[in-house]
Amino acid sequence: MTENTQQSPDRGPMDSAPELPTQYAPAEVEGPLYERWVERGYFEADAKSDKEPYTIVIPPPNVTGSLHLGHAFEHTLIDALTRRKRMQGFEVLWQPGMDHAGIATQNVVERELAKEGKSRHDLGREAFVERVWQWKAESGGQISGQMRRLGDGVAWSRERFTMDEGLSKAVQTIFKKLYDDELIYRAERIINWCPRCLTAISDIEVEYQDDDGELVSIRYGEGDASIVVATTRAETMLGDTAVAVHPEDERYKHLVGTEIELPLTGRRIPVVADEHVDPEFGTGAVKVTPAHDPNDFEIGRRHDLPSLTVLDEHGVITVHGPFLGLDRFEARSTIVGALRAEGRIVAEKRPYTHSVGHCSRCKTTLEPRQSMQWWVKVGPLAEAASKAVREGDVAIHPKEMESRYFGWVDNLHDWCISRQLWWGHRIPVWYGPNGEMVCVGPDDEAPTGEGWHQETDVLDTWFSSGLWPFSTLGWPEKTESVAKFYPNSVLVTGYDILFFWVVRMMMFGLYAMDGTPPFHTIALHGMVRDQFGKKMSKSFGNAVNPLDWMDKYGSDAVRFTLARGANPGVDVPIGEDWVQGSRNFANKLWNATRFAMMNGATVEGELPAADRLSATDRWILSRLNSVVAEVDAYYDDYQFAKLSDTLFHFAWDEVFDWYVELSKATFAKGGPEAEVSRRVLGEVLDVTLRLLHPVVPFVTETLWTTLTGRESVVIADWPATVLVPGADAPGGFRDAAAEQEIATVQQVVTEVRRFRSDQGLQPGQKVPARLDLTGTALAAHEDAMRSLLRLQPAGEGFSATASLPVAGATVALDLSGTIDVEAERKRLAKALAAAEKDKAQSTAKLGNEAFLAKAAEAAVEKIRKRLETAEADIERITAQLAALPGGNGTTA
RNA sequence: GGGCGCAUAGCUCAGCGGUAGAGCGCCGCUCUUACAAAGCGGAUGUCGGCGGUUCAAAUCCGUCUGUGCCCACCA
Repeated sequence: MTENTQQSPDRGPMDSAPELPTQYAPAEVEGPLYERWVERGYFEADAKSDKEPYTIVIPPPNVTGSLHLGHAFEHTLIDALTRRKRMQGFEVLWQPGMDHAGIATQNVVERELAKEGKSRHDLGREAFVERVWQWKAESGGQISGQMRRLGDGVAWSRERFTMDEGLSKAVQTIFKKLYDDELIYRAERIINWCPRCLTAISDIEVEYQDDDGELVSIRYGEGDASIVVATTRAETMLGDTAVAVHPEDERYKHLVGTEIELPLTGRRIPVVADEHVDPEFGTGAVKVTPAHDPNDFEIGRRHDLPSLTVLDEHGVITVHGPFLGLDRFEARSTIVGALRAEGRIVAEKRPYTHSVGHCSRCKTTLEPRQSMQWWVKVGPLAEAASKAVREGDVAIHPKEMESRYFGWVDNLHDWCISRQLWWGHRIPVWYGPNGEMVCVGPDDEAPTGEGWHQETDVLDTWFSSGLWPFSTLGWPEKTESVAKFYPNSVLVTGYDILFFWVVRMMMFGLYAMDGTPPFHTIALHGMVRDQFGKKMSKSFGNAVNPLDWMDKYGSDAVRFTLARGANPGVDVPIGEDWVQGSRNFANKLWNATRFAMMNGATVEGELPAADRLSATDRWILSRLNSVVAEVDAYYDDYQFAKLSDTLFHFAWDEVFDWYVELSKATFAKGGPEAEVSRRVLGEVLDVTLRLLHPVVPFVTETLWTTLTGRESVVIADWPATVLVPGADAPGGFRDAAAEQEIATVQQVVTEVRRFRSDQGLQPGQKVPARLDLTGTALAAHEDAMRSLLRLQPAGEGFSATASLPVAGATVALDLSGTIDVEAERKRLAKALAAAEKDKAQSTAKLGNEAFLAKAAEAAVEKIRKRLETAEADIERITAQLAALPGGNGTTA
C-alpha cells in the first residue's frame, strides 16, 4: 500500500481529467449552454414535420412584473415534459407568450403615472395605451430573460402576445361568431363595480373578506303601519323602493300591499311579499334597493319595482338633498345620524361581521351597481365543456380535481365580459345615430359617418387568453400550425386558475374548433409554499425571487428541488436548505462523472456480452432497466416527485455509492475485467444522465457531452431498455440472481462496517482479518470487499466472526484485533432479541390458517423468507456470542 | 350553510390492507487518491382520539377533534 497521504485536494490524480474541475460551478456552465441550444434551433417546432406533434402552451404570464417561484415551478414541469418528448422523437412545440392582463397591467401603469402626479385622464386614451405598450416592452424582456435562465425550451420564434395583431383578429373573429349566434348580448344588470378602477369586474375577480360592519335597525313607516328593517348599508336606503316580507309571515300579512313611509325622503314605498325573505333572519323584513343589491334587483324584477340609483360610479351619493356628494362611507354614518335624530333607530347598532366583496386587483370594497354591460351566454358553451370531461375526451389529472371543475362549469352564470378600461381589446361593436348596433368582424368595414362610434369598453382579459391554445397557432387563418399542433397535448397549470382560465379555454376551444377540445389532458399542479407550508407572499416577507437561488445554487438545483416536491395537484413547499441539497446532488453527478472519466469509462462500442459481465455489472444493468421503466411510467402519470426521487436514489445510492465503490478494485487491477466495467459504467452513466436531463438540463448537458463527445443531450434519444448481447429477454435485460447476490454483498459489507464503527475502529485503519468466502457466490467479490473494508490478512489474537447465509453456504469473516468485548456483547444481544422477535412474529403469522388461506402468495412468501432470515440470524448471532472471550453462547 | 382535502420521525412530505419510508435536521467517527457540497455508522414514530369491518388496518368504514382550501349566502 502506498503511503501517499499528503495529497493536496487541489492537485493529484484528478490532473488526469483536466476537462472537469473538482467542484461543479453552475454559474460558469449554465449561461452559454442555453444560448447555444437556441442558436442551434433545438426548441423550434416545424409544422411541416412528419413527426408526431406534442404541444404545450405556456400559461401566459402577465406582462406586469417578473416571474416568481410559482412560474419557475410550472416551467420546470412543462420543460421536463417537453424535453422528454423531444428526446422521444416527437415534434415538440412549447408555445411561449404573454398575457396583456387588462386591469392588472392598467393599474400598474396608472401607479407609475401617479408617481409623476398624473392620471390616465391627463394623457387621454390613446397616449395612455401607448404608455402601456412601452411598459410591456420593458417588462416582457425581463420575463423572457428569466425564462432563459431557467432553461425553458420554448420556440422563441413563435412568441405571442394576447394583444398581437393576429391574436386581436382571433378575438374579433370569435366575438363576431358568438354575437351572430346570439351567445353575446348586451344587458343592464347588477354587476360588481370597483369604484377605484371604475370598471365592472366578473364574479371570479371578487375576493370575499370578512369585514366588521354594523347592523342597524331602522323603523320604516309610522304606528301600526311600521316595519323594522336591519341593514349594514344604511346609505342605500335612499334608493329603497319597497320593503319585502315572507308571504307566510303572520306578523306582516296585514301590511302586504300597503305603502309605508320611507324616512328622510318623504317617499312612500310598497310592502311586498317575496319567497326570498327568510322570516327567521333579523326582523323578517328586508329593505329593497334594486339598483344596489343583486338580490334586491331580483325582487324588484319580480314585483315590477322601480330601480333608483343613488350612488355614482365613484360611490358618491347622487340624490339631491342633504346627502348629495357624500362618499358612500361618509353617507352611511351621516344617514344613521339623521335617522337617529328622527327617532328611527330602534335598537342600538351592533357589530356585525360579514363577508364583503373586494376588488382582487386593488382591494377596494366593491359596490354592486346596476349598469349596462356585455355578456356571454354560457349555457351551451358550459354544457359542452362539462360533457367533454364527463365523457372522457379530456382527462383531469389528478382525478380528484374533476369535482371542482364540474362544481364550477355546471353552475356557471353568464359571463360579464365588458370592462370600462382602456387597456385591452376594444369591443368591436359600433353604435349608430339612430340606435343601430353593428358587430364588426375582422374582414368587415367599420361603419363611418355622422353619429357612428365604437363601443368604448374593452373585453375581460380572460376572453383573449381563452383562445390561447389556437390563437397562438395563427387561427382564424387555416395555418399549418393549427393543423399540426391543435389540439394541444397537455395543459399544465395551477389548480387556482382552473375556473378563470381552463374553463374559458374549454368553452372557446370546443366552440371555435368544431367540438375539438383544446387539449386531451389537464395536469394540475399545486402552489409553491415556503418550507413550513405557508403561502408565499410579498407582504408576509417569505416570497423568494427564483433568480436569487439560481444565482447561488444554479438553475438545475432550483428545478430539481421543485420537481422533487411536485406531487400531482398538491402544494409544493420549498426551502433554501432543500435547494442546497439539490445543488449537492448536481455536484455529486459532476464528481461521479469525473471519476468515471478518470477511469476511462466509455460509451463506444457494443456492450460486452452477458458472459463477460461480472455479477456487479449485471446487477447495475438490471437495476438500470428497472429504473428506465419506472421513470417512464412516472412521466406518463405526471409523477414528477416520484421520478425525481427514483433517479436521485438510483444515481446516488446505487450507482455512485455501490457500483462505483465495488468497481474500484476492478479498475485498479486493470485487464479485461476493467475493460468490461469501463464500458458498463459508461453505459450506466450515459443512460442515467439522459434520464435526468429533462429535469436538470444544464449539468447533464455538460457531463453528457464530455462523456460521450456527442453534440447535445437535448437531441439525444430518450433511453430505451438496455439490451445486453447474448442475454436478450423480451422485457430487456434483467438479472434477479445478480441483484440478490449484490444485496448480500451489501449486507455483509454493512454488517462489517457497523461492527467496525461500534468497535471504534478508524475507517481508514487497516484491520488484520481473514475473509473466508470459499465455496460461496461471494468469492468473486473478495477483492472488492477487501478494498471496501480495508481488511488485511488475519493476524494473531482474538477473532470475532460475522457470517451470513449465502446461496446455501456460509460466509465466515474473522476480524482480528483489539475488541471491546462488552460493546460487542451488547450489540449482539440486541440483534439477537430483534431476530427472535422476528421469528416469533413470523411463526405466528405462518401458523395462522386464515392468513394462509386468504393472503396473496407473495405476501406469504415474504413472511417465510423473513422467518428463514430470522432463524439464520439467531444461529449466527448465537455463534458470535459464543466466540466472544468468556462467552458461553447464551445471552444475559 | 354546502363541498373537497389533510392530520405519519424535530421540519416538509411519500406510502393507502400484509411486520413503518425519504429529504433536510440530529448524534458519533473519518480529509480512505471522484466528491467534506463527501464517506461510514447510529438514534428518532402507541402513523390525531375513539369505535367498527378483517385472520391482518397508517392503509377500508363510522365518529370526534384540529387544520387547510373551494363555492354559496349574509337584510
